[in-house]
Amino acid sequence: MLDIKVIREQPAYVKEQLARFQVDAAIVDQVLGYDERRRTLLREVEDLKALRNSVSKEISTLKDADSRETKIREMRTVGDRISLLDKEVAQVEQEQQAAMLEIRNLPHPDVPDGADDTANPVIAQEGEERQLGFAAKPHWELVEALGIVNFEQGVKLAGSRFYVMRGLGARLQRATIQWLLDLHLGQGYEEVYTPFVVKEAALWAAGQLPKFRDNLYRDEESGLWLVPTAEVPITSLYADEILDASRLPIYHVAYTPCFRKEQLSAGRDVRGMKRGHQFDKVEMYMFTFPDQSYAALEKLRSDAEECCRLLGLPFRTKILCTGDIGFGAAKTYDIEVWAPGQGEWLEVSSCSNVEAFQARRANLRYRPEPGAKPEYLHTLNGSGLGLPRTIIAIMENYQQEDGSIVVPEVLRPYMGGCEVIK
RNA sequence: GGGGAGAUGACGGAGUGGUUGAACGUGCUCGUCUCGAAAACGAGUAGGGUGUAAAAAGCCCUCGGGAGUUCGAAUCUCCCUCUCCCCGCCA
Repeated sequence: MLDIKVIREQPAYVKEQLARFQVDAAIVDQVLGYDERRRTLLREVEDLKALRNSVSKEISTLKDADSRETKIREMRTVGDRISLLDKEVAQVEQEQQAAMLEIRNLPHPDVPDGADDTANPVIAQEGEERQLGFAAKPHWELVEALGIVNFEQGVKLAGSRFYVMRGLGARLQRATIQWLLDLHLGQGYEEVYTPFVVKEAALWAAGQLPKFRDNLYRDEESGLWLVPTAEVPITSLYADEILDASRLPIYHVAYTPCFRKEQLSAGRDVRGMKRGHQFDKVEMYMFTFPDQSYAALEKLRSDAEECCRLLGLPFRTKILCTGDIGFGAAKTYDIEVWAPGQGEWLEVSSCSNVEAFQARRANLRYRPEPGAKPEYLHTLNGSGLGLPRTIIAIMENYQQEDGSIVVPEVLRPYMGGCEVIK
C-alpha cells in the first residue's frame, strides 16, 4: 500500500509512475476523492461528537429537571446525526481502503521500462551457457530413467502438475533444503518454521490479494489459505506490532512448501518439474530500517547468488523491468541458473525490496527511539532458492553421458556421502 | 464434541452507567541526592485520526472484535474471536 500522504501531496508523480505500468490515473483521482470526502465528513462528525461530549458532562451536573430534559432532547437529535455520519465515514473509509489495496507499489529509480521479461537487463553473470561433451538430456528423461521421480503417480494422486519423488531423488531434494537452510543460518538469518496455511488477512498484508486470488488454494470451511510462498506467513509474523529499534534488522529464513494453482494455458511448461502446483522453497526475509533497505537488498541478492555459486551452477542476475516486476516490489533482482538439458535459464530466485508496501498493509512498525513516533519499516524477500528448479539445474548440469547424476560436493554430507545418483 | 472461567495500558491488577484514557503497583526514561551505585524522593511514560508548510495546541476514536441500548458505556444487551481449566474423542 502506498502512503496516502504521498498520493495527496504528489499526485502527479504517483500517476506518472503508475503510467509506466499501464495503470490508469483514474484510480489515483478516485482515492483523492474518497480522501477529501472522508476528511470533510470527519470534521463535521467530530465537531458534533465534541459538542455531545461536553453537553453530556454538563447534563450530569444539572439539578433542574426541565433544562436537563431540554438538553437531553437536543442531544438525541445530535446523536442521530452522528450515527448517520459515522456510517458514511465508515463507508467512504472502506472504499478508500479498497482502492488503496488495488494500487501497486511505485518503482525505484533503477527500474527500467520494458514490456515483458525479455526486457530485463542482465547485470551480472558467472559461468557460461555450458555445453556438455555429449547430448544433454532434459531432466524429465534423466529422472524417469533413474526412477527418482514418478510423474504418473503424481497425476494419480492429485492430478496434472503433481509428481512423486522417490529414493535418491527425494533425498536430493531434502538434502538441498537442509543445506540451503544451514547456509543461510551462517549468513545471519534466523530460521522460522511457520504454519503452511494462513488467514486471509496475511494474503492481503503480503500483497498476494487481491491480485492472485485465482492462484491460491483455499479451504472454504475454515477460511484458511495454503501459502503460495513463505513470504506470506513471515510478513505477518509481527503484524500489528511496534518493534523496538534494537531488534532490527531481523533476518529470517524459512522452508515451506508452496501451493499455487498456476492456471496456465494447457501445454505451457507442462513437462517435467519446472512448474507444479506444489513445490518447495527456502525463503529469506528481512525487516530493516527504511534507510538501510537497499543495502539489505544487495546482501539478499549476494546471499542468493552464493547458493548458486556453491552448487557450481552457472547463473546470471537480472534487474526486473516495469513489464515484469511484481505488484508489491519497488526493485527486484531475478537470479537464473543455466539448465543445459532444457537449454534455458531457469529463475531460481527473486529478490525484492518492497519498501514499506507490505509493512503498511500489515501495520508493521518500529519505534526509532524510545518515546518517538512509530514508523513503518521496510521488508524484503528473496528465494534462496526455489527447489524444483534448483534440482533441475543440478541434474541437468551434473548429468553424465550414461545418465547418472553426480551429486554436487556441498550436498554430499547431506546425502549420506552419496557421490553419484545412478 | 460437552461443561466452566476469562480477555483492561510494556507487565501485574482495580474499576458495574457520568471529568476513568483509565486508580494502584511493577518496569522504563529524566531529574534531585551520591565520589559512584543502590535506596529514597520528584516528574514523565499508549496508539490512531484530524489539524499544521512542518510542529504544537485543540478536537475525535480506541479498555479482544463487531452490532445495539443511552443525552452519556471499560461498565448494560446480543453476536463473534481468542485464551485457560475439566470431561470425551483422536493423530
